[in-house]
Amino acid sequence: MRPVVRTRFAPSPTGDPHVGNIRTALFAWLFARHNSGSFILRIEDTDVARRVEGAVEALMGSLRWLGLDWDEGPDIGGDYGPYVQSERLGLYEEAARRLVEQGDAYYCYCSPERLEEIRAEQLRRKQPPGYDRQCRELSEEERKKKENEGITPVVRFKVPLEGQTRFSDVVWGEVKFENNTLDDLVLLKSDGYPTYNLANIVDDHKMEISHVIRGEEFISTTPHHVLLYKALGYEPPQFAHLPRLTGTDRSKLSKRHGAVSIGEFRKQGYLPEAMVNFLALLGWSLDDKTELMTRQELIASFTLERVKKTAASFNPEKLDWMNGVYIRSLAPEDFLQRSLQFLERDLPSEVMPPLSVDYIKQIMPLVQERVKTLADVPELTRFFFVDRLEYDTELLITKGMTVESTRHALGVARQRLAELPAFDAESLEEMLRPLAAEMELKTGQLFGTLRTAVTGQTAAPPLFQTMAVLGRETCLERIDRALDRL
RNA sequence: GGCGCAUUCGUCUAGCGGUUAGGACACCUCCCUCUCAAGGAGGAGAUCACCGGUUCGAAUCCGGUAUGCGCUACCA
Repeated sequence: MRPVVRTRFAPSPTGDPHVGNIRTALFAWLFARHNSGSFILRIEDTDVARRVEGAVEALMGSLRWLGLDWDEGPDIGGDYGPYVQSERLGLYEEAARRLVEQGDAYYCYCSPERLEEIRAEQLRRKQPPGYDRQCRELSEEERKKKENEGITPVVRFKVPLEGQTRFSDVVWGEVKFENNTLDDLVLLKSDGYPTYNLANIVDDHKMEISHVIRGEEFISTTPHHVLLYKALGYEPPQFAHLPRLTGTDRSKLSKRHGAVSIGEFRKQGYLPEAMVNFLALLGWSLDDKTELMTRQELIASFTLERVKKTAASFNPEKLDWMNGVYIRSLAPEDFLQRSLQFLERDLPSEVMPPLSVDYIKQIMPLVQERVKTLADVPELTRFFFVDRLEYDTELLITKGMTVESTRHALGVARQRLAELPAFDAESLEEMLRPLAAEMELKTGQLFGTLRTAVTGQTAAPPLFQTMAVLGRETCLERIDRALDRL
């Protein structure tokens, strides 16, 4: 029987979740789902100073938006709760105390100032920075003395001075570290909170996490973790470190690369299913050609073995393309529903909500295949809603035309449009095409002029459909205004 | 400074001893066409960072060099 797979996403609530973290969550989720295991959400709020109000909600909101559901977590509980570290402080204290009693950890009374000094000195002398282990072998008297001075100590891990620590990483293979390069890490801070290094071990053990899937930046602290598991008598989980995310310039993904938090992508009109698909391909691939995959396909094919070590770089252009693919594949009603909030948000304030859904329903099919993001929708459909069009009059005069010929063409067209029995796309086309021929104009010339008059733009959805949706009254009125301009 | 990792078309990538080095985005051309898209068909674009070695045979294995990046907190 296959061992039970339990993965976790353990973010610290420090703000709007970064795509890199969400990518990690996605991989952990995919792995759990692929193996019919459990996906656990745990909040690592042990850094009191960096805690941000509302961050947990933002986190859960983002995960929900992407459809990454969790089986156990702070909001729904589970058999291994609580799922918030600040509610588990006793557990860490107990572990720290045990380690001290066993001789695997010790109290350290060094001030942050002293630590800063020795670090600066080490750096100056081009030596590896790290704690100098001054408190490692303190006698009972010395300890008492420090206690009496009123210093609250931290608990440090007593790392073995020699030997090697090795572990097997699903992505990185066999990893080996010399113990003498390892620092005596702080386990319990002076405020009584554990550091990540202690808390994640205690919790991953107690929550029976089978696979620790996290970012590459943790690989250098993993030997400490392995040592801690051993010292505490725990069986270490499987480790899988994910390649880091970079911009296309190979540097750390940051603001200057564009959106970095998942909330921003949402605001910019990216679809959750496109984000999931795109994020899944950051450091993982199925084969040499498959790129478009549904959530189910991703779950079915995701394995850690196909995660690569090379940093994955975030290519926004490709995301745009993929998002466009997903938008085009949406059912028309779905596209409309999703676009609504963007229309309400971005349409000029003079366009008063509530918007007429009936009207929008006619417009949406005209732009669905023309947008890359939902945020493009208001932009492309603006002319359907506003009263007054603003454009450069020159645009009315198409190639090979003059002011006179344009006036004439618009004038005749206006009259025919006014008389047209039915104002639908088909009738419009049947009337306008011959009209162009009749006036000895190329279709592009006549239609171009009409397009500008009616939309204020040279690039717009197909003319006849656009006019049909706008309606006869609006079209005639806009043509009149165009004539006024000439 | 130490430790670790990486280096394949402009970009993202597949590749895990024998391939005409495959795909995608972007780009270009043509088709479709009332504009813009979308779609279709093509095209250009990679001496696989460099230098050695192993091998009948290396993008693939080994060593070195260079470059880039990550970690090196009482942050996670």
